[in-house]
Amino acid sequence: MGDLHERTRFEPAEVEPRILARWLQDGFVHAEPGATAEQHFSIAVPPPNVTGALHMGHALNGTIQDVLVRTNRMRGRRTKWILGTDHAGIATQRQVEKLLESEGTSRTQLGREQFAERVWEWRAKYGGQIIEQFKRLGATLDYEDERFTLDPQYVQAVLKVFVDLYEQGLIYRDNYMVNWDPGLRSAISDLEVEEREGVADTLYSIAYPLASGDGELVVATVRPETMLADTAVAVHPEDERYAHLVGQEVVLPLVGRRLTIITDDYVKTDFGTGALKITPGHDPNDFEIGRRHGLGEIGVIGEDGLMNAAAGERYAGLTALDARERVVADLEQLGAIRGREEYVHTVPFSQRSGERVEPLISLQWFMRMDELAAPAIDAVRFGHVKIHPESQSRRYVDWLQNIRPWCISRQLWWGHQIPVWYRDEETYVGAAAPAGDGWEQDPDVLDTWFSSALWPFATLGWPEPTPELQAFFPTDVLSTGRDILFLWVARMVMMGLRFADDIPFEHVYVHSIIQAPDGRRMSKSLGTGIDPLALIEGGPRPPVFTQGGDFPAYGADAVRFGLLAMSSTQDVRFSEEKVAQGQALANKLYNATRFVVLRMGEDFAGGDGPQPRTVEDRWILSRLQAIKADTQARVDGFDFAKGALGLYDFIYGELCDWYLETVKPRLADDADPAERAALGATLLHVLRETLATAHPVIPFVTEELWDLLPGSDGMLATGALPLADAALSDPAAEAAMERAIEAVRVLRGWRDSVGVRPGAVIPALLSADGYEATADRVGALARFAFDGDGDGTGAGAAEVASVAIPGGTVTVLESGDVDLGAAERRLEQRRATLRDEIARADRKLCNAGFVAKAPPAVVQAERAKLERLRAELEAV
RNA sequence: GGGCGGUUAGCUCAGCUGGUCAGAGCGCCUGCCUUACAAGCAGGAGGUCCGCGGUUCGAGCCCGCGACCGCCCACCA
Repeated sequence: MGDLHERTRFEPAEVEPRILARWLQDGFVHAEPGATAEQHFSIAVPPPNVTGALHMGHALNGTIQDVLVRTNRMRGRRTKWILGTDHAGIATQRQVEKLLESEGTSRTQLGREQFAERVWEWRAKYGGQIIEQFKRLGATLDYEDERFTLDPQYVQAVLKVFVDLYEQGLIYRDNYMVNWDPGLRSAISDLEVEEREGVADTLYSIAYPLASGDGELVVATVRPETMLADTAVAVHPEDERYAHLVGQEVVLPLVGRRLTIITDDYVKTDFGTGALKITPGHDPNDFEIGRRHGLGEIGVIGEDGLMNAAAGERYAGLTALDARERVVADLEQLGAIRGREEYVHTVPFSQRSGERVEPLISLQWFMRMDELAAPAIDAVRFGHVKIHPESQSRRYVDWLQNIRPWCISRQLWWGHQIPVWYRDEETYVGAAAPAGDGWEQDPDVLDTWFSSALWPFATLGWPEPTPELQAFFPTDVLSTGRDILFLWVARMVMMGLRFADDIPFEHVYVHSIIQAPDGRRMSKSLGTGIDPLALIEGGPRPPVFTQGGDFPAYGADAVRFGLLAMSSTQDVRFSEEKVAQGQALANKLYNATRFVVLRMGEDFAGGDGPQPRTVEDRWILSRLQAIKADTQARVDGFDFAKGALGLYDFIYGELCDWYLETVKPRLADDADPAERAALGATLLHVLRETLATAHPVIPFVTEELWDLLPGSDGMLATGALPLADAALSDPAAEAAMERAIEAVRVLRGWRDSVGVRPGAVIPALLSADGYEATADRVGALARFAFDGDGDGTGAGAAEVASVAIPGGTVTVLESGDVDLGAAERRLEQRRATLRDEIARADRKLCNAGFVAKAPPAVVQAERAKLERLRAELEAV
């Protein structure tokens, strides 16, 4: 660090890669199992998709987890942050399909095996990107032990769970109504369906003639094409309008099929005509009704989204939408359309492909969830798993209480192929293929979330009782965004309790979603995404920013600090200012350290701890205890924004603005060497502990500066987290310094308001209590000479103004630097505000209700305030 | 249709169990190259705490109604 003199700014681009290399080389990111459970701390990272690149959510979540991990590592615990990626069935398959398309080939041309090979190749080539990006953030994941949800051992865990659940009767195959994604040509789960509101459709009223020829029944529908699959018409059992028709039949127009008129409570009498066409094959509600009444189930829309043969020659092969037009036209011909109206409603879309979900009946694998949900509800109810913030646990419980079977099969090729084999009428379920010829494995794969649900224990070697599993499971914290509370978190709890015999984690922290600066969702396709790497290393600002140009290379510390500072328990907008604040903090810390190191020079050898000599020494040591305790409490309480901002306030406001400024004269070259050494010892102590306390939040700059301080051996990352020492708390010193600081502020404000030349030292007299130990500091910082002899113009000059400070007044003496007129105007302003405040306090105390009913302490405080104000008014 | 959260300085946000709580950062204005940091330092201006009622001696803070924004859940065709 020979260039400490020249380098006036902290350069993250130069420092961070160097520090990162040291961390990784040391290998502390990997922890071995220890003897007792309490020694361990573990977090399983939400496995990013192998296709993924680091986005803002990863960056925030990565920072949060790293703060927790670093904090606990520095507490001496064996800390493992489980690393790995998710095969992400659909997302990955589509990426590779796109690649194949560009090569002029396709998945089906290659065939299943070759396709899988191509995906593995792809993964080897691109799958590591996000992990490198996590490193750049400073995230101390266990890079030496990386997992993948398709590792052979992981696959075995998945298959075992499937087979066990099958044998326990919780997994079954059924022909059931599913959410069909025509774009993906696969079933998806309820959680992958997004109900889009405000979709404009037309509600058609269609007349179904009675088979008796004696009139007609009019039904309403937004999907006329599905009438081709109608198998009944339903009315409410108590609807008197139709009571006489129940049991009779109508003739389905265009088709000619006879449909019985049935009754079901589901039908609303006040909607439409009160008569509901029943299409069990293409509507989830009708499906339920159909099953209740034993109705036929006809499918007219195929898995390709096109009308099939059952729809009849005239419609087969059309898209559902085209079929709708033709059906309506044909009905019009028949004169069966009784009305149409604009109708705005909600419509299900696939979150995966963005296409409209087509409900249809399909043979799929399902998992019964109620039996798994009950213990998972209890785990949260009884506090074994604690969800932060609390409001999220209500969502969790509500969802689990209303849970429905989970469709776990996907018509994809990339994933865990379902371990079920068929031969004629035989079915075999097992982790390995059955003996004998002619068996054919089920072609489907499992929903990606099925394997993700095993993440916290399958990554540790389960079902084998490995030392890692013993040591690091259950994990301590699971940090995630709100969007996957059901998809992932709830399922991990269910699977952990069922298979690993324990909760998978003790705390769930649900962090903010960071929105774009304009409040929209961050998304690449909307152009609202902000790349964390662009913030760290500099890169173009996306169009959401009003300001153009590139981001400066803020550095990882700044991004970490900024993300924590803007985080909250609710959604927040991205704030570049907070990142800049983090950069400023890193720079400030660098310069403070640089200043001390350079000023102390050769004499900066340190010592065996602080050697407080003065009130400001005792004050900063006392404040240091407070910030240590506060920061750790914030981290443990998942209040990261307050933790980060608290560090900022301490370092900026207390350490730099006041302590270092106050102590400057004591660092002079001609100061008493012993005193100077004592100050050095105190400074070193304060700096070391400040760096250590801030390290989990801003690890790079603190690690770098740690190395700059004398006597630091070893890395800060593996050092000890300093604890608050009650013996160094000093309320008296804090009170004295608070008073001094306030006095300096008042005096500086006074100077400015009366236009005193900045450099001038103002002769004055101090008559106030509580400045015994701080008077000369106040004088130096505010540039007042309390001996009445400012610039040597001589004591005993006339009094020209008085300034109220806490505990008394400062009487300003005449000198060439004070403009008497300005001083008088200032004084008059002050008197006016004092009179206002006195009047207000007076009014309050004259209020009989206040004096009688407010707590005595409050009344007393108000009286004291009034007295203080009166005294000040008199004094000035 | 139900539920949850939000609305505080120009911007982004803090404000615990009602009583110096009207705050911070950024921006803005003024003045300073004061022997670390000009990406700095010092000082300053700026708010009917969404609206209307209510409870209370006293309300951003509690209650009711309303407005607007966001999110989650939901089987009215």
